[in-house]
Amino acid sequence: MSSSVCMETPHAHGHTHGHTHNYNPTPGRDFPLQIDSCVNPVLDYSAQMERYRSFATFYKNSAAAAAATPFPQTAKIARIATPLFPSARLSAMPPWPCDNAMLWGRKPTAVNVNGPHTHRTGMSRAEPVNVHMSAKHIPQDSALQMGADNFLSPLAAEQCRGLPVTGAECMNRLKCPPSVPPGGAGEADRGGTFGGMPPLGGLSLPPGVIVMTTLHSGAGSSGVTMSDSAFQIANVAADCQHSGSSCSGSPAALNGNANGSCSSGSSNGSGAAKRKRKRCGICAPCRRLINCGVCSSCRNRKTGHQICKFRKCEELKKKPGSTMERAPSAGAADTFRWFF
DNA sequence: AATGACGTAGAT
DNA sequence: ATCTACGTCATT
Repeated sequence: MSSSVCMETPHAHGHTHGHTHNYNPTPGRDFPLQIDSCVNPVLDYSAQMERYRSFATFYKNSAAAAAATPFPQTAKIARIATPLFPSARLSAMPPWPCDNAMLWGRKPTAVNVNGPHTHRTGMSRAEPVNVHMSAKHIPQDSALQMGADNFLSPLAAEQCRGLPVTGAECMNRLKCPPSVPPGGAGEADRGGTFGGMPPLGGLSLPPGVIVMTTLHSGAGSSGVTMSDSAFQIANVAADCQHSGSSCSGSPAALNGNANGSCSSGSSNGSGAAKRKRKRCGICAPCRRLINCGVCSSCRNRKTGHQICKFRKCEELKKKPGSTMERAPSAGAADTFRWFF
Protein backbone atom coordinates (compact mmCIF):
# COMPACT_ATOMS: atom_id res chain seq x y z
CA MET A 1 0.00 0.00 0.00
CA SER A 2 1.36 3.30 -0.92
CA SER A 3 -0.63 5.20 1.57
CA SER A 4 2.38 6.51 3.30
CA VAL A 5 3.74 7.71 0.05
CA CYS A 6 0.50 9.37 -0.73
CA MET A 7 0.33 10.95 2.60
CA GLU A 8 3.74 12.34 2.27
CA THR A 9 3.56 13.33 -1.31
CA PRO A 10 0.02 13.95 -2.31
CA HIS A 11 1.24 15.52 -5.46
CA ALA A 12 2.23 12.15 -6.66
CA HIS A 13 -1.36 11.51 -7.57
CA GLY A 14 -0.85 13.44 -10.70
CA HIS A 15 -3.26 16.20 -10.08
CA THR A 16 -2.03 19.64 -10.55
CA HIS A 17 -2.11 22.41 -8.11
CA GLY A 18 -2.54 26.01 -8.73
CA HIS A 19 -0.60 26.89 -5.70
CA THR A 20 2.94 26.60 -4.70
CA HIS A 21 4.23 25.10 -1.57
CA ASN A 22 6.77 26.78 0.48
CA TYR A 23 8.75 23.66 0.28
CA ASN A 24 12.15 22.74 -0.95
CA PRO A 25 12.30 19.00 -0.84
CA THR A 26 15.24 17.64 0.92
CA PRO A 27 16.46 14.41 -0.64
CA GLY A 28 15.29 11.55 1.44
CA ARG A 29 13.57 13.72 3.97
CA ASP A 30 10.18 15.25 3.81
CA PHE A 31 10.09 16.34 7.34
CA PRO A 32 11.26 19.87 6.66
CA LEU A 33 8.04 20.37 4.83
CA GLN A 34 6.11 19.50 7.89
CA ILE A 35 8.10 21.76 10.08
CA ASP A 36 7.73 24.49 7.59
CA SER A 37 4.03 24.01 7.32
CA CYS A 38 3.62 23.89 11.00
CA VAL A 39 5.45 27.08 11.50
CA ASN A 40 3.33 28.87 9.02
CA PRO A 41 -0.03 27.17 9.13
CA VAL A 42 -2.21 30.14 8.46
CA LEU A 43 -0.39 31.55 5.53
CA ASP A 44 -0.26 28.19 3.93
CA TYR A 45 -3.76 27.30 4.86
CA SER A 46 -5.22 27.06 1.43
CA ALA A 47 -2.38 24.88 0.40
CA GLN A 48 -2.98 22.65 3.34
CA MET A 49 -6.63 22.41 2.59
CA GLU A 50 -5.76 21.41 -0.90
CA ARG A 51 -3.63 18.67 0.50
CA TYR A 52 -6.41 17.54 2.76
CA ARG A 53 -8.75 17.34 -0.13
CA SER A 54 -6.29 15.29 -2.07
CA PHE A 55 -5.98 12.93 0.85
CA ALA A 56 -9.67 12.65 1.17
CA THR A 57 -10.09 12.06 -2.50
CA PHE A 58 -7.45 9.45 -2.45
CA TYR A 59 -9.01 7.54 0.35
CA LYS A 60 -12.42 8.00 -1.07
CA ASN A 61 -11.29 6.45 -4.28
CA SER A 62 -9.42 3.78 -2.46
CA ALA A 63 -12.57 2.82 -0.68
CA ALA A 64 -13.85 1.47 -3.95
CA ALA A 65 -11.36 -1.28 -3.56
CA ALA A 66 -12.60 -1.83 -0.08
CA ALA A 67 -12.54 -5.56 -0.63
CA ALA A 68 -8.84 -5.44 -0.11
CA THR A 69 -9.12 -2.47 2.11
CA PRO A 70 -6.15 -1.75 4.24
CA PHE A 71 -8.61 -0.37 6.74
CA PRO A 72 -10.64 -3.33 7.87
CA GLN A 73 -12.23 -1.16 10.45
CA THR A 74 -13.81 0.93 7.77
CA ALA A 75 -16.43 -1.60 6.93
CA LYS A 76 -17.12 -2.17 10.54
CA ILE A 77 -17.50 1.47 11.23
CA ALA A 78 -19.66 1.89 8.20
CA ARG A 79 -21.94 -0.83 9.40
CA ILE A 80 -22.24 0.73 12.76
CA ALA A 81 -22.45 4.30 11.70
CA THR A 82 -24.54 4.07 8.62
CA PRO A 83 -27.91 4.17 10.29
CA LEU A 84 -26.87 7.20 12.20
CA PHE A 85 -24.89 8.81 9.48
CA PRO A 86 -26.44 8.22 6.12
CA SER A 87 -23.64 10.05 4.44
CA ALA A 88 -21.48 7.09 5.22
CA ARG A 89 -23.30 5.23 2.53
CA LEU A 90 -22.41 7.79 -0.01
CA SER A 91 -18.77 8.03 0.66
CA ALA A 92 -18.21 4.49 1.78
CA MET A 93 -16.33 6.17 4.53
CA PRO A 94 -18.22 6.93 7.66
CA PRO A 95 -18.11 10.52 8.63
CA TRP A 96 -16.62 11.50 11.86
CA PRO A 97 -19.22 10.31 14.28
CA CYS A 98 -19.00 13.49 16.12
CA ASP A 99 -20.84 16.67 15.83
CA ASN A 100 -19.02 18.00 12.88
CA ALA A 101 -21.10 21.07 12.91
CA MET A 102 -19.79 21.77 16.29
CA LEU A 103 -16.38 20.64 15.37
CA TRP A 104 -16.06 22.88 12.40
CA GLY A 105 -18.46 25.65 12.54
CA ARG A 106 -20.33 26.07 15.67
CA LYS A 107 -19.26 28.01 18.58
CA PRO A 108 -18.13 26.66 21.86
CA THR A 109 -19.94 26.84 25.00
CA ALA A 110 -18.56 29.13 27.50
CA VAL A 111 -16.32 27.05 29.58
CA ASN A 112 -14.68 28.73 32.43
CA VAL A 113 -12.23 30.03 29.98
CA ASN A 114 -12.66 33.67 30.48
CA GLY A 115 -9.05 34.39 30.27
CA PRO A 116 -7.38 36.43 27.61
CA HIS A 117 -7.96 34.06 24.83
CA THR A 118 -6.16 35.16 21.81
CA HIS A 119 -9.03 34.42 19.48
CA ARG A 120 -11.71 35.45 21.80
CA THR A 121 -13.60 37.11 19.06
CA GLY A 122 -12.94 34.72 16.28
CA MET A 123 -13.52 31.61 18.23
CA SER A 124 -16.04 33.06 20.52
CA ARG A 125 -18.37 30.25 21.25
CA ALA A 126 -16.85 27.96 18.76
CA GLU A 127 -15.35 24.87 20.17
CA PRO A 128 -11.78 25.73 20.86
CA VAL A 129 -10.85 23.42 18.13
CA ASN A 130 -8.01 25.24 16.64
CA VAL A 131 -5.92 27.48 18.68
CA HIS A 132 -3.83 28.55 15.79
CA MET A 133 -6.50 29.67 13.44
CA SER A 134 -9.49 31.68 14.14
CA ALA A 135 -12.76 30.61 12.68
CA LYS A 136 -12.51 33.07 9.92
CA HIS A 137 -9.66 31.10 8.47
CA ILE A 138 -11.82 28.08 8.01
CA PRO A 139 -13.92 28.31 4.91
CA GLN A 140 -17.20 26.76 5.64
CA ASP A 141 -17.43 24.85 2.41
CA SER A 142 -14.06 23.38 2.94
CA ALA A 143 -14.94 22.51 6.42
CA LEU A 144 -18.03 20.74 5.36
CA GLN A 145 -16.24 18.92 2.71
CA MET A 146 -13.73 17.75 5.16
CA GLY A 147 -16.48 16.63 7.37
CA ALA A 148 -17.96 14.56 4.61
CA ASP A 149 -14.77 13.14 3.31
CA ASN A 150 -12.88 13.05 6.47
CA PHE A 151 -10.13 10.66 5.83
CA LEU A 152 -9.55 10.25 9.49
CA SER A 153 -13.00 9.00 9.99
CA PRO A 154 -12.51 5.31 10.28
CA LEU A 155 -10.03 5.43 13.02
CA ALA A 156 -11.38 8.49 14.61
CA ALA A 157 -14.75 6.96 14.70
CA GLU A 158 -13.48 3.82 16.20
CA GLN A 159 -11.42 5.53 18.76
CA CYS A 160 -14.00 8.00 19.73
CA ARG A 161 -16.71 5.51 19.85
CA GLY A 162 -15.05 3.47 22.50
CA LEU A 163 -16.79 4.69 25.52
CA PRO A 164 -14.17 3.74 28.06
CA VAL A 165 -11.68 5.70 26.09
CA THR A 166 -11.39 9.10 27.51
CA GLY A 167 -11.04 12.06 25.32
CA ALA A 168 -7.42 12.27 26.13
CA GLU A 169 -6.77 8.66 25.35
CA CYS A 170 -8.84 8.84 22.27
CA MET A 171 -7.00 11.77 20.93
CA ASN A 172 -3.65 10.52 21.97
CA ARG A 173 -4.15 7.61 19.71
CA LEU A 174 -4.34 9.95 16.83
CA LYS A 175 -0.86 11.08 17.38
CA CYS A 176 1.93 10.04 15.22
CA PRO A 177 5.28 10.29 16.85
CA PRO A 178 7.25 13.02 15.21
CA SER A 179 10.23 10.80 15.23
CA VAL A 180 8.61 8.33 12.93
CA PRO A 181 10.22 8.75 9.57
CA PRO A 182 7.83 9.56 6.78
CA GLY A 183 6.70 6.44 5.18
CA GLY A 184 8.37 4.41 7.80
CA ALA A 185 5.16 3.93 9.64
CA GLY A 186 3.48 1.51 7.42
CA GLU A 187 0.47 -0.62 7.94
CA ALA A 188 1.99 -2.19 10.94
CA ASP A 189 1.10 0.31 13.55
CA ARG A 190 -1.88 1.81 11.91
CA GLY A 191 -4.03 0.31 14.54
CA GLY A 192 -2.76 2.54 17.22
CA THR A 193 -1.56 5.51 15.34
CA PHE A 194 -2.00 6.97 11.98
CA GLY A 195 0.84 5.24 10.39
CA GLY A 196 0.11 6.79 7.11
CA MET A 197 -0.04 10.16 8.62
CA PRO A 198 2.97 12.33 8.69
CA PRO A 199 4.02 13.63 12.03
CA LEU A 200 1.86 16.19 13.59
CA GLY A 201 4.20 18.91 12.68
CA GLY A 202 3.26 18.28 9.13
CA LEU A 203 -0.15 19.73 9.66
CA SER A 204 -1.44 17.14 7.32
CA LEU A 205 -4.58 16.83 9.34
CA PRO A 206 -7.63 18.95 9.38
CA PRO A 207 -6.83 21.97 11.41
CA GLY A 208 -9.12 21.03 14.21
CA VAL A 209 -7.68 17.62 14.58
CA ILE A 210 -4.23 18.98 14.95
CA VAL A 211 -5.06 20.82 18.02
CA MET A 212 -7.27 18.18 19.41
CA THR A 213 -4.46 15.73 19.27
CA THR A 214 -2.01 18.04 20.82
CA LEU A 215 -4.38 19.19 23.44
CA HIS A 216 -4.31 15.85 25.01
CA SER A 217 -0.76 15.12 24.20
CA GLY A 218 1.49 14.23 26.97
CA ALA A 219 4.07 16.58 28.23
CA GLY A 220 6.73 14.68 26.45
CA SER A 221 5.29 15.07 23.03
CA SER A 222 7.45 17.28 20.97
CA GLY A 223 6.41 19.38 18.09
CA VAL A 224 3.37 21.45 18.70
CA THR A 225 3.38 21.82 22.37
CA MET A 226 2.71 25.44 21.85
CA SER A 227 -0.92 24.82 21.16
CA ASP A 228 -1.09 22.60 24.14
CA SER A 229 0.40 25.24 26.28
CA ALA A 230 -1.81 27.85 24.81
CA PHE A 231 -4.86 25.93 25.76
CA GLN A 232 -3.58 25.23 29.17
CA ILE A 233 -2.77 28.83 29.61
CA ALA A 234 -6.31 29.62 28.77
CA ASN A 235 -7.37 27.24 31.44
CA VAL A 236 -4.96 28.71 33.86
CA ALA A 237 -6.38 32.08 33.18
CA ALA A 238 -9.85 30.76 33.59
CA ASP A 239 -8.96 29.02 36.73
CA CYS A 240 -7.23 32.03 38.08
CA GLN A 241 -10.17 34.12 37.22
CA HIS A 242 -12.72 32.13 38.98
CA SER A 243 -10.53 31.23 41.80
CA GLY A 244 -9.19 34.62 42.48
CA SER A 245 -12.28 36.49 41.67
CA SER A 246 -13.56 36.08 45.14
CA CYS A 247 -17.26 35.72 45.38
CA SER A 248 -18.44 39.01 44.21
CA GLY A 249 -20.79 38.18 41.48
CA SER A 250 -18.13 37.08 39.09
CA PRO A 251 -18.63 33.86 37.20
CA ALA A 252 -16.75 32.18 39.96
CA ALA A 253 -19.49 32.92 42.30
CA LEU A 254 -21.87 31.24 39.98
CA ASN A 255 -20.08 28.00 40.06
CA GLY A 256 -21.20 26.87 43.37
CA ASN A 257 -18.78 25.13 45.59
CA ALA A 258 -17.80 22.66 42.98
CA ASN A 259 -15.67 25.22 41.32
CA GLY A 260 -16.01 28.57 42.81
CA SER A 261 -15.45 27.30 46.28
CA CYS A 262 -17.14 30.24 47.73
CA SER A 263 -20.75 29.34 47.73
CA SER A 264 -22.18 28.26 50.98
CA GLY A 265 -23.56 25.13 49.49
CA SER A 266 -25.68 23.62 46.86
CA SER A 267 -28.96 23.61 48.55
CA ASN A 268 -28.28 27.07 49.66
CA GLY A 269 -31.55 27.89 51.14
CA SER A 270 -30.07 31.30 51.32
CA GLY A 271 -32.58 32.45 48.82
CA ALA A 272 -29.89 33.05 46.26
CA ALA A 273 -31.43 32.01 43.02
CA LYS A 274 -29.99 28.75 41.83
CA ARG A 275 -27.29 29.53 39.45
CA LYS A 276 -26.09 27.25 36.81
CA ARG A 277 -22.72 25.87 37.52
CA LYS A 278 -20.17 25.99 34.82
CA ARG A 279 -17.84 23.43 33.52
CA CYS A 280 -14.57 23.38 35.33
CA GLY A 281 -12.79 23.34 32.02
CA ILE A 282 -9.92 21.26 33.26
CA CYS A 283 -11.23 17.79 33.83
CA ALA A 284 -10.83 15.24 31.12
CA PRO A 285 -14.37 15.51 29.82
CA CYS A 286 -14.11 19.24 29.75
CA ARG A 287 -10.94 18.99 27.78
CA ARG A 288 -12.58 16.81 25.28
CA LEU A 289 -13.41 18.96 22.33
CA ILE A 290 -15.74 16.91 20.26
CA ASN A 291 -19.02 15.25 20.85
CA CYS A 292 -19.06 11.52 20.53
CA GLY A 293 -22.16 11.75 18.46
CA VAL A 294 -23.49 8.45 19.63
CA CYS A 295 -24.33 8.85 23.26
CA SER A 296 -27.86 9.50 24.31
CA SER A 297 -27.15 13.11 24.96
CA CYS A 298 -25.76 13.60 21.51
CA ARG A 299 -28.56 11.69 19.90
CA ASN A 300 -31.20 13.49 21.84
CA ARG A 301 -29.66 16.86 21.61
CA LYS A 302 -32.78 18.43 20.28
CA THR A 303 -34.89 17.43 23.18
CA GLY A 304 -32.37 16.49 25.77
CA HIS A 305 -30.51 19.73 25.87
CA GLN A 306 -27.61 17.91 27.38
CA ILE A 307 -23.96 17.99 26.60
CA CYS A 308 -22.30 14.87 25.27
CA LYS A 309 -21.88 12.40 28.03
CA PHE A 310 -18.22 12.20 27.46
CA ARG A 311 -17.88 15.91 27.70
CA LYS A 312 -19.89 16.28 30.81
CA CYS A 313 -17.80 17.98 33.39
CA GLU A 314 -16.80 15.73 36.20
CA GLU A 315 -17.57 18.42 38.66
CA LEU A 316 -21.02 18.95 37.32
CA LYS A 317 -21.71 15.27 37.56
CA LYS A 318 -21.34 15.49 41.25
CA LYS A 319 -24.04 16.83 43.38
CA PRO A 320 -23.33 20.43 44.08
CA GLY A 321 -22.78 19.82 47.73
CA SER A 322 -21.07 16.49 47.50
CA THR A 323 -17.62 17.61 46.58
CA MET A 324 -15.02 19.02 48.80
CA GLU A 325 -14.44 22.57 48.08
CA ARG A 326 -11.59 22.94 45.78
CA ALA A 327 -8.95 25.28 46.93
CA PRO A 328 -8.42 27.93 44.35
CA SER A 329 -4.83 27.03 43.98
CA ALA A 330 -5.63 23.39 43.53
CA GLY A 331 -7.03 24.00 40.14
CA ALA A 332 -4.01 25.90 39.13
CA ALA A 333 -1.86 23.11 40.42
CA ASP A 334 -3.78 20.65 38.37
CA THR A 335 -3.35 22.80 35.39
CA PHE A 336 0.32 23.18 35.80
CA ARG A 337 0.69 19.51 36.32
CA TRP A 338 -0.08 19.19 32.66
CA PHE A 339 2.82 21.30 31.80
CA PHE A 340 5.36 19.15 33.49
C1' DA B 1 -29.84 4.49 38.81
C1' DA B 2 -30.38 5.69 34.16
C1' DT B 3 -32.74 8.12 30.85
C1' DG B 4 -35.68 11.51 28.54
C1' DA B 5 -38.00 15.83 28.41
C1' DC B 6 -38.48 20.39 29.57
C1' DG B 7 -37.58 25.11 31.42
C1' DT B 8 -34.44 28.35 31.32
C1' DA B 9 -29.78 30.56 32.62
C1' DG B 10 -26.05 32.26 30.36
C1' DA B 11 -23.35 33.51 26.33
C1' DT B 12 -23.04 35.49 21.90
C1' DA C 1 -32.85 36.07 18.70
C1' DT C 2 -30.34 32.03 18.85
C1' DC C 3 -27.71 28.43 20.82
C1' DT C 4 -25.68 25.47 24.38
C1' DA C 5 -26.20 23.06 28.27
C1' DC C 6 -27.41 23.00 33.60
C1' DG C 7 -31.00 21.82 36.78
C1' DT C 8 -34.98 19.45 37.70
C1' DC C 9 -38.58 16.27 37.42
C1' DA C 10 -41.02 12.23 35.49
C1' DT C 11 -40.53 7.87 33.73
C1' DT C 12 -38.42 3.43 33.10
